[in-house]
Amino acid sequence: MTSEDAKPPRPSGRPATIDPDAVAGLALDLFAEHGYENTSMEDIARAAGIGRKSLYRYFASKADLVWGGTEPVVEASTLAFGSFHGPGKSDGDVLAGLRTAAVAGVAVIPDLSVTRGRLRLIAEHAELTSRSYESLAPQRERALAFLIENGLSDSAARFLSAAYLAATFEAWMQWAAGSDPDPVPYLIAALEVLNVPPR
Amino acid sequence: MTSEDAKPPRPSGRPATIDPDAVAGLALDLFAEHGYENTSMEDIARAAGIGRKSLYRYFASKADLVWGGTEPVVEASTLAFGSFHGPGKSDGDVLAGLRTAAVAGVAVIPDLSVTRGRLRLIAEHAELTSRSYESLAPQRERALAFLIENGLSDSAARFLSAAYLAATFEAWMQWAAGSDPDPVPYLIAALEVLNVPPR
DNA sequence: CATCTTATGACACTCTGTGTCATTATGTAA
DNA sequence: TTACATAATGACACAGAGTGTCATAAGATG
Repeated sequence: MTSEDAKPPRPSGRPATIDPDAVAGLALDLFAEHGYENTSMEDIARAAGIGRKSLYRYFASKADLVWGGTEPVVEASTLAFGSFHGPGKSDGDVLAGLRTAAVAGVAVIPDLSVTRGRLRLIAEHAELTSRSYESLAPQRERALAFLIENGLSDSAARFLSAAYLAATFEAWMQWAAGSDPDPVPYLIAALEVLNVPPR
Repeated sequence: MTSEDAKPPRPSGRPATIDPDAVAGLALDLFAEHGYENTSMEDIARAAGIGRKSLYRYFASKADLVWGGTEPVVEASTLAFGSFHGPGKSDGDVLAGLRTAAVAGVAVIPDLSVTRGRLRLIAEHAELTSRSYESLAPQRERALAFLIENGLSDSAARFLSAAYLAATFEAWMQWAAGSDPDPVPYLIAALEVLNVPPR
């Protein structure tokens, strides 16, 4: 039931000719060359040889062109929570679960240097940084469910999942700001500021 | 050197006739009555009897009409860090400092029910919720400085201040969603998910 | 009163994001 | 092959956010 490359629901109709990944990559190039706010959606559409409206069909907003590529990471991280389901877990396991989920996202990134560029762009623009709250919402909800399944109260689970997302996002930002190849140590260190409250 | 009510830099010139607080209050009423996105800046300006451009002079964005009122809270919270300056503090004191700062903001709120309405409006609109990152930025920076002053590494201080802001914001959101008069217990509980890493 | 300073608003503009609708291209059934 | 259904595309129009420019209004000061 997970999202695959297969497309069974395809009875007929005109096939798509636009490659979203290519368009997003092109947009990132334009952002890098002319700056984020100096590049309009019309500029991107023209460069991609498509209409502005078509561009909006694949990317709901300009920010989505930057944040969209992080979806698989969030998804992989979300799936990793599955390994920690079930009853009878101690406190240490909860933190380990969060750690596993945070690290799992790293594995599915094909090119870390692209991600670094993306995150640096995000760091430079408050408009994009703010989007983290929305873009990470699925992951926050998944973490919330995981914590509740492991015995935390609804209230404590919300506090902890909020802190968890903020800390891991900060870890990614710190990694992106530097030149270390591996983001994992940053994620591990970030989780040290978390505490699982007694139940 | 802190911001006061005094306005020494006032040589001459036409005095202002617009009361920002009144305009913001009016805007909140309109948002409550017709909905946030159904109320345009032009609507607000017309209702306030001023020009749209004048409205933008007092509020840089539509979101500022909602978030602007939280500035004194952030400021008071920021000032509270002052009591914890100086060397020779143990780990427990660091968390106590964060707790004091978080609670200090509550005291300066004249009408908690207004704040609750504001936060509920924020919770309902992702566009407004996202703004928390920007609106809380001064507080985050102040917390960061406090943590560094108290011996944390730059890296750990960034992780902890990020988690601190996220947890306290979540505390305010949870308080706003319910009907408890006092937000302090929520703030205290939220800080229990934090851990000061060893130095 | 003359003048300086600042607030205000009228106007025009760019850009984001959305809705509508005709057109195009493809797969499938007759 | 010929309809026909289905879906993609883009042309067009539109509301609204946010910005820049500039003329004007209204006090304060000399």
